[in-house]
Amino acid sequence: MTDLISGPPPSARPRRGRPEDTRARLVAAAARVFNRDGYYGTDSNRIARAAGYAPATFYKHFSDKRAIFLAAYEAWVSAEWASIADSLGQERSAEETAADLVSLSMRHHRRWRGLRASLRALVAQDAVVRSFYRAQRRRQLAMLATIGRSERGERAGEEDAILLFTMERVCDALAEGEVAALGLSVESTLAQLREIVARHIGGSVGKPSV
Amino acid sequence: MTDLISGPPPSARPRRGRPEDTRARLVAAAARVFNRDGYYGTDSNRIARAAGYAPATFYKHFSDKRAIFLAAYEAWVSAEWASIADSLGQERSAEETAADLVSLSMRHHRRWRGLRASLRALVAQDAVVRSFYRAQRRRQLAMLATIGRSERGERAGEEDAILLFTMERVCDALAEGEVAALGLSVESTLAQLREIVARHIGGSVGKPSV
Amino acid sequence: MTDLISGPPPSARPRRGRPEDTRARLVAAAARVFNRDGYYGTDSNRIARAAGYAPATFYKHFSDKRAIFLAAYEAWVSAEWASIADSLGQERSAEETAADLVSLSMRHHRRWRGLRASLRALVAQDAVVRSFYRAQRRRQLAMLATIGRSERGERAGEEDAILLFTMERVCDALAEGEVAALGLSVESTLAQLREIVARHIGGSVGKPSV
Amino acid sequence: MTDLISGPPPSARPRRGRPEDTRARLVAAAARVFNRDGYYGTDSNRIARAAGYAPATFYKHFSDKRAIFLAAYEAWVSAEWASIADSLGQERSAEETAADLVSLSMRHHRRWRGLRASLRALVAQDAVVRSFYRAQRRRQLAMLATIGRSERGERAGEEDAILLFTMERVCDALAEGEVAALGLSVESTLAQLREIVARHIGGSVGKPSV
DNA sequence: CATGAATGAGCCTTCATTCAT
DNA sequence: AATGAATGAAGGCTCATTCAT
Repeated sequence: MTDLISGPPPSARPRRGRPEDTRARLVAAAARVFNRDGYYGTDSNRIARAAGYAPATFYKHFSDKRAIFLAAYEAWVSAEWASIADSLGQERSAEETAADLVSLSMRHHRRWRGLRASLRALVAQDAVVRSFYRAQRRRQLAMLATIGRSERGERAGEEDAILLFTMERVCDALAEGEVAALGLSVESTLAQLREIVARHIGGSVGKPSV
Repeated sequence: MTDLISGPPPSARPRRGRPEDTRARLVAAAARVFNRDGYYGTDSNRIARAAGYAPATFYKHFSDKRAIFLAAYEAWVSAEWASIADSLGQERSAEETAADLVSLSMRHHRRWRGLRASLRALVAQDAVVRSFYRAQRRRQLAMLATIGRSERGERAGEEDAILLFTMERVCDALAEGEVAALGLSVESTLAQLREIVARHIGGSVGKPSV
Repeated sequence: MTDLISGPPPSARPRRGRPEDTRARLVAAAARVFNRDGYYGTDSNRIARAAGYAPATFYKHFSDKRAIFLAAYEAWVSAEWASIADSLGQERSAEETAADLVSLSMRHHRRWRGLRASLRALVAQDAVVRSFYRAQRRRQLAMLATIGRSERGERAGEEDAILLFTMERVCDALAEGEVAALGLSVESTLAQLREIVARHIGGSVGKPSV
Repeated sequence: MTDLISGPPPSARPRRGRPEDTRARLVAAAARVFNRDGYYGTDSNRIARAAGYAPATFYKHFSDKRAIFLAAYEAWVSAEWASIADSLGQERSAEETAADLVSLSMRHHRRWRGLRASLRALVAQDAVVRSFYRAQRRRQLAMLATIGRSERGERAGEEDAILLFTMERVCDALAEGEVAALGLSVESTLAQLREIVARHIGGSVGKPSV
């Protein structure tokens, strides 16, 4: 799934390819176009053309624009998780882990900031997108619970969630250029974010994790 | 401006009123409708009708849908700031101030969650909305700099911004029901948010806040 | 209503007319176009253009193609009834009445044969059209019950219905050229139809009607 | 042909069968689908799939949707005629023959009412369908001329045609539920129809039939 | 013979916007 | 100032039909 969305654009398609390939090409094109023009800034015809197909081909694979949006979102989340899980698999200090998490997060937020913005708006307006989104969030939170501190207090879930929200929003602000536009230092903001994450997963400050 | 947007709906309008009144009525209706149906879920005709006017009247007062959206956004931000400034004017402990800030913020986020979601998407996609939004953010940050700690370190701006982002995102999650949907305690999350804010405005690290 | 559908095409419309006029023009155009090209042979855009309007104007007056079809059908039935009621108002022999009924019926069938054909197909396929159609039929049958013989037997309703169906189908066949295509005499067929109708409304053959 | 359309659905087709079988399976499926969903309510892909084939197979056997419609119509008419010819072969009274004709006719109209409705609309709109239809009608009329009375007057052709139209339309009304919807008795209507037919084929009124 | 992925053309519908009153 | 009928342009989606396998 990872390569479908972040990999290089599939080369000249055959006149008649395998359905999975066509679907993957459509999802990749949709992710690209949604990310650039926003959900309401494109239409299914344009997505199909961007993938190298005629309008009708779109509807052989997706019931409507929302369906392909969710497919693109899922591909993107899967890609992010895969790289995060990969990173967390190694034995390292809390500081190193934190730096890695922030770095990975930033990469994804930079790459998919347009898609993220559309997602947030759709989550607020569309019940189907909302429930899809929340299912992903629950999984994300469950994953976060497995890393870091051994002793997890009563409020650990809420703490994790707040950390997740903080990372998400700050990465958004950095990725969208909001921090820079406010006249603030991107590097310093990143440093603080790393500290917050390290403190969270490492238990008390300064104490080496693991 | 505050009352126009949060106050009671203006009573039966005169057949031919003052331009400012018409404009205010349109903005109030737009805020209501955008908040409920989203930016892309309404059209200018509906906004005009919701305000009690004919479609063409809309264009006598606003160049397009985006313009009235920005006006609605401004009215909403102004209302929030007014109440925050009001609250901060009093001499109180960091804890009390924090509790108040969180409470005020939650009220606004609950009330305007639909508008907020549309705003975020537009900021990402539309350069004009983006620059308008950033101007507001700068003012917000400037205001935050005036409260709390006397000694402000080198990284104070970045710290303030991170706090702002955290509050914003967590309040969104609470207002949109995301926290509850994750199976987490709303009250506990709010409590932690208050602590974070209190710690921030309460002075330098290490000084006991409680 | 009569003139709306059979009258001369309304002259050059004003840039901004009264809604009833616009609606009437659309219905008249729809009747014309449906009659010529069939229900599935046209679209709402074409109807609007035929009436001298842009596509969007259509939807200000009708929810969809079916709605304007029913409006056209109603106008047509109303016109037919009006002329029939008119004709039946006079004191005449059964033969004269029959001749008049057949003549009026033929005029309408000739004029609206395309519309009629579409109607029959829609009645079979579409529940809404069907119930609309049946309501019209009930009224037609009720009207037929008021004319002719004073003594109406037990099976009078069924007899009336069969007469109605016969007239309808034979007039269709004549109007569509089916009779001529079969190598049969139109005049002779009409004569027989008149006899059947006269016999029906006059009681026994030869007996002078009321 | 008869069994292909009214018989049981052909069993699991071979991967590569004889052209006639494929054609027959397609026609049978088309008759079924047109009858249920109407001519404009289906598409050639659906017909092919309903017969167990891929879309392209359809076009190997029929030039277009109209061609298969005509084939289905022909199969249906052939089936009806075969059973009618069968029935007329026996020596019986006019009453018995009439009862049988009405009963056979009703069976076919009940079974194929959807197909009939589509046919009527197409006849009105499409010249090719029209001429095909008229050829069938001529043969039907010729057949009718062979039964019943020995002395056929000058107007016999027109009388036959009117009878045919009456039967057709009344059977339609009964089959489509129109008679019942008008609050009339189906049985009484059928009885009258039988009388009309008997009187027609029995010679002059009052004279005992053969 | 049969396939089924792919398609261009076009229908139905909506929306931001205008203009004569 | 306010109107509201009217609109061009475009989006979402479907269908009869084809072509490389």
